[in-house]
Amino acid sequence: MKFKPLENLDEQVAEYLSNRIIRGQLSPGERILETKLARELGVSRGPIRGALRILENKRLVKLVPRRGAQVSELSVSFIDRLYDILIELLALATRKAAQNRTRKDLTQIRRSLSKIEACALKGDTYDYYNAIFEFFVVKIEAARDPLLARLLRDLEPSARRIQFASLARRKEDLKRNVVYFEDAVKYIEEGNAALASKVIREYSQNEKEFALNNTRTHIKK
Amino acid sequence: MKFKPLENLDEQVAEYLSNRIIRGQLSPGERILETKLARELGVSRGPIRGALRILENKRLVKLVPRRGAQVSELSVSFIDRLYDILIELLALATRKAAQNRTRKDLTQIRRSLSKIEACALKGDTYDYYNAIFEFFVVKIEAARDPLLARLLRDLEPSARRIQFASLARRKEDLKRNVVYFEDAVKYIEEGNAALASKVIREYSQNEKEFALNNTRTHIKK
DNA sequence: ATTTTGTAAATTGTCAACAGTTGACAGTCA
DNA sequence: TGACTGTCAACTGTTGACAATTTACAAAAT
Repeated sequence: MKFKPLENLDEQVAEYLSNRIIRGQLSPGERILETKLARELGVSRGPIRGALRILENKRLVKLVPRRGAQVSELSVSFIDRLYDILIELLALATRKAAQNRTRKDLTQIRRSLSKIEACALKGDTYDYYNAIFEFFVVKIEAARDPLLARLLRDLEPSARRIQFASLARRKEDLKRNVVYFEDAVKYIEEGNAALASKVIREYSQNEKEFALNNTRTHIKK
Repeated sequence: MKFKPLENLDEQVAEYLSNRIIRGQLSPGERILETKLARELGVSRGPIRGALRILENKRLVKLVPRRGAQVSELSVSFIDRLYDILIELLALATRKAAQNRTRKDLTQIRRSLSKIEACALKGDTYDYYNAIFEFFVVKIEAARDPLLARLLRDLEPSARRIQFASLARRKEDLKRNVVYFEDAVKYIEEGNAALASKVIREYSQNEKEFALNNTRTHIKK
């Protein structure tokens, strides 16, 4: 058993803020005041500053020297660009997963695929996305590439934020999407890196278009 | 004229440390002690901690809670993985640059190409790499994608570190490499995104192999 | 009206002190 | 020997105070 190093306050505060931003409880552009937040959470400003630096890496806040922190914007162009990058990196991760997966990875991937299928059937959009993220986490683990894993983990909160914002309108087409995952798993099992990454690329491209359409009509810019 | 926000001590310290790590004055695995560094630089530990968080994002240091910071390792597998990612992201940036470049971008790209050619002729390896990085910076600027730009800027120090470590053995084949850049510029001018990104992909793949060969024979692991 | 300037309040930057953890090492016990 | 355990010094974690900067706003000048 491998133990994760204990978190310090920096990371706990980061986790707290991250959740609030993803769920939209803190709106884009809103200022985050160190003093106020420190008072609210009952800690000093040191950990708050550490947390803000962590969130800066995850693109959840924007830090300007001497001017403080604000929740980063979620514009159409940002979504556009984020997905462009995710498409490439997820395709790369899928390729590597197809090449490096062990038998143990495959059972885990199968298991998380079942979870996606179950959520799609139930039409539970929130859990569906959780299952999807879990699927990607397992797959990235199988890719055996810690650098890529970290890059994707840093981008994940932004993706979650976008998807959280469009949850309400995502009821119908879940089952249609599941096919992508079923295909991807099939190709990963076969070790067919080219086809596996192609399928994920198509899936991500679709997600991008959904997110863009949804955002253009419901959110600003 | 757009003014860059004034740096605070966090960023100045990060800059200082970044240079020392890239130049190998701090060796991989070496611990960085907050107290000691603070004394050396004549600042308190606050800014040091800020700087360490910044360098963590750039993968130059590894931070473990309650155990402090150390200069991150530069193993063969890290180099391998870093280039895999750079290949994809630089190709993406090139594609976008070919699509979005303005006339003004083109003159800048031409100018930085000349610099590369001059350095290659003189055989000045150090300046050659600087010119290459400048070339990419200009190109990334032309891609009009701030998120991608930031991702690449965060990975740049690691690339510089690798290249700095192999500078001494990089004398002969500069001229051979210049052809890639000349081709890439040609395609970017023509707006041929597919070919431009293909050329850069090949170049990056070559660089990866050079770095790997060099590292395997001269550095540990 | 519009811009400029002056001032006070709010906010971030930096520091130094203290609290809590970790790692190394010597001493103890089988 | 070799595995535990207590102790201590060296760090990191966290805090609260003070300094420097920015912002908001009102008064003065154009």
